[in-house]
Amino acid sequence: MSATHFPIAELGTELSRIDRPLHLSEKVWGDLQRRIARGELKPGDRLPTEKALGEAFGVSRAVVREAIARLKADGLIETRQGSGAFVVEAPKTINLRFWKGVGSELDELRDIFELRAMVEGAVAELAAQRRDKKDLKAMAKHLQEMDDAMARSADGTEADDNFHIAMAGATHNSYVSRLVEFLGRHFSDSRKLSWHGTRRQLAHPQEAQREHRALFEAISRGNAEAARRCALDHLRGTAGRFGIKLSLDLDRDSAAG
Amino acid sequence: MSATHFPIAELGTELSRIDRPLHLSEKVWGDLQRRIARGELKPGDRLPTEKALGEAFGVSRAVVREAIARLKADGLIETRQGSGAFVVEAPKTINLRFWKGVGSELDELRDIFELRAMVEGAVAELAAQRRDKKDLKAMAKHLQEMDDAMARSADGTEADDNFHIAMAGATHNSYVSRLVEFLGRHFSDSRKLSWHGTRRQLAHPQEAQREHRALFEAISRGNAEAARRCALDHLRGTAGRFGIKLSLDLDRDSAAG
DNA sequence: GAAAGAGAATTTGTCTGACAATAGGACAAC
DNA sequence: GTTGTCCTATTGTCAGACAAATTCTCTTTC
Repeated sequence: MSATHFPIAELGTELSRIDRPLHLSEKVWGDLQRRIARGELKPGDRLPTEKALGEAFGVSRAVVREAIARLKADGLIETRQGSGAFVVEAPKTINLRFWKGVGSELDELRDIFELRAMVEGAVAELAAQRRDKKDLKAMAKHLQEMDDAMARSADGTEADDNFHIAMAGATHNSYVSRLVEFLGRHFSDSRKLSWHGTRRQLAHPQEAQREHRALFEAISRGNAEAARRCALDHLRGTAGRFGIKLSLDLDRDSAAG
Repeated sequence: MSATHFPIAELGTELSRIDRPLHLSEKVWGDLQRRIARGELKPGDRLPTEKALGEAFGVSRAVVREAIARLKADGLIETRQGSGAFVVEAPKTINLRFWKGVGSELDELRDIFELRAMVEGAVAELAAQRRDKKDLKAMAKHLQEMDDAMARSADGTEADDNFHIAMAGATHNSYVSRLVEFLGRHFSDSRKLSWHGTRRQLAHPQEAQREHRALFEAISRGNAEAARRCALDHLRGTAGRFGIKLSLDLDRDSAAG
């Protein structure tokens, strides 16, 4: 129903997406999805029959079925032949979905950097307190891989990502690991997106590597506060190499002083 | 009216669910999905036409369309009227999926609490630095709702969740907001799960409310360090009320000292 | 020869009507 | 009270048709 209205003035820079009228099945899907989200349709409730929905929306049954297929794929409802369609009681999974390319690329990248800094600052602290030999070994391995890549002037982004994931693993909290992996992947994709698919090496890899080393050593020593500072420095540094200035102020000293 | 309570459980594991034959559209979906996963259909490739797919699989076009609708919902392909269906170049969405009920409930809840503490500690800091009048008003509103709920001995969990979401909104970073909302929802679900679906009030709501107040005031004053401490205290307190002891040590003083 | 435009062919989107397969309730038989 | 059968409602599948959008082709024009 209510589509998001774009300020005309901004259309100049946002020519990418024409506001095409949504297909019927998408409208129906959106309506039902909102009703479920708002609680008008509660878990366990049966949806109206496809025939009834079709008449209510003024569309054919095929359109309704397509919308319902999508709701099924989303895990919001399940259908039973001969019985009906039901809102699922308790979804077995819960998804966090980040849309890419919806806003300005730079704003998006800045926000994601900021979130990463917030999370990975705390991750570094916890990793410093909990790391064991295996964790340090894994981190060292990816550090070495980055060195190798640099020596060959090859692409070290994957090793970079893996280093961050290994650090998260040192928290021994699987949720933390999965979140960091998720954010890293999202960032990688955004990076590719903003460079139009061209595979690029890291900018100033030596600098990044120096930051990684400092972070690794702080975690090694078990110095949580230093690890946190190193992680924040690194994220800020990485952002800077992308031309992004983080207006983030999470340093203990400055915030406390 | 006496429902015949039959202890299904006693029949044990001998009764496994009959595996019904998959519906046609699910088979077609699975086949196409595998082909994409295996790289037989690469990003940018065009799928055969719906007619051709129907003939190849020996099913009607309606079935093919349903399978394709699901692939679209999965974000694997996109269709263009008059042109065809294409494997997406780079998925526009990326999902973080948390499985519920896989491990021990208590471990799971502890990990989720720990993650929330890490994230919301940083969120509180940033919120204290960036909040505007509107943000404070929103937070105050949910605080009031909790008061009202307490006065009526009603369930204040929703207002509680909303307070945390409002705090995240004060960071003015949409990614942060969505993450906090996601974690809160996951926690709410786990809470319901561990109580077997019974709707329960918060334990010791006065205590929680006192912590909320302190957190709110710290953010109000713009005291980032205090806000962080309050957020951590609150999360620790909430965890404690669930019988969970967080072995998390992210307090600045203790870590630095 | 190259660019532009009209028209045909192709492909997805939607509609309609029909039948098959399954589920659930009503009802009679035991 | 239980069991078996029938009837009905509902989803799953099929077939054919037209609408809407895109792509290709051929013609026209410069």
